[in-house]
Amino acid sequence: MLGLLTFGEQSGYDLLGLAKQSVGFFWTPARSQLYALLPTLVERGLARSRTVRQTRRPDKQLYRITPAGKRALREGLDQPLGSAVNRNPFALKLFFGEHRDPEKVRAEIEARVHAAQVHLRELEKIEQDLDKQRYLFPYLSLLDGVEDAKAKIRFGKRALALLDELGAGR
Amino acid sequence: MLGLLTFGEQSGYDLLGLAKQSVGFFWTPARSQLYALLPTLVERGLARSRTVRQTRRPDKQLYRITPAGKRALREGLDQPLGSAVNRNPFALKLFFGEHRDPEKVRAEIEARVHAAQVHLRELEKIEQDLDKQRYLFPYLSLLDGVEDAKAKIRFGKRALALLDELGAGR
DNA sequence: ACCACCATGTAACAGGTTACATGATTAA
DNA sequence: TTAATCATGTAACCTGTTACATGGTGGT
Repeated sequence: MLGLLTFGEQSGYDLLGLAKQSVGFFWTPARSQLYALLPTLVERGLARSRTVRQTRRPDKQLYRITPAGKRALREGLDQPLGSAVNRNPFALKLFFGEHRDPEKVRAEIEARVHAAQVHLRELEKIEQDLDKQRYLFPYLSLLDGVEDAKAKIRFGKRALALLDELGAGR
Repeated sequence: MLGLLTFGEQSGYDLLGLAKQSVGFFWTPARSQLYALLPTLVERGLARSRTVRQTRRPDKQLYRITPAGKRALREGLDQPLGSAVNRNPFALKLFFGEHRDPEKVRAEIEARVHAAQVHLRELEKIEQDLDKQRYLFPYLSLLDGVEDAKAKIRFGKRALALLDELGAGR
């Protein structure tokens, strides 16, 4: 959120929209979570807020990052990632595929391939219109998504082929 | 956990070990979480437990899956995955790389490539010794990990090259 | 008429982590 | 003697989701 606030003064609602169309592919806060977070940022001196009275719309709070907020952002980004397990519900379900109707397993893999293909096209569309000089790091995070989607497609095709091969003689 | 219990009667401790060397790459429960879960499985009729008294070791509880447990497992596996956002803390940090020392970003990418290479070798080693007929689905989930690791390596190399190219003229 | 957008919150619950608590056995 | 293994639990806390709660504006 501090990172998104560096794009300028915004309301909680604005931040949700911005999150959706930027970091939304790899992280999105729940509405309730965000509205709970913002006042604590102010309390901690990482952001300031001001109320904007509106007549045709509900009043809103606008938040702006402070110098302390920028320092906190940098410090947060400098924290090492740690080696938490990469949760993968798909792989988990696949692991226990033996206990399921083979057709359902197949369908699940096919659905994942399809979703990855759609996602890949979406990412490539964004890539075309992106200023890669100016938004180098967002561009890089997009490339990570591209490689990830390709991996899912590659895996899916291999898996379906193997199911035909090995699964046939059962 | 019900899935792991299909491998046979086990204690909580056994299950933790089994999880680590099987589904551990994409999911592991915390110890406290598991020990809290097991009695509820019994309460819900999905597992039965018996106490084994030991002299040189602490007494233990052994858990065995019931027919109702097997049904619940199948039903759980048949639940669709839903389209939750693929959380990716690495990509999130990368997105905001602008706010960091470029050297630290580079180092983080390099570390991820290295970790993926180590992981890939580990997976390929497991692959060699695996009976792919018997453990077809575990093998497939391993292949998913393989493609995923390769994607991380591919991305890392592209990203480092791009940082050299575009990052040089700043 | 209906839907999307603007706008902010509270409450209950689920899932997961970390720390606290204990203690014998066995291999290096 | 040091560390890993065997063995189970509780409590506090953090993160995140879902449901509840409200209501005007503007476009098709």
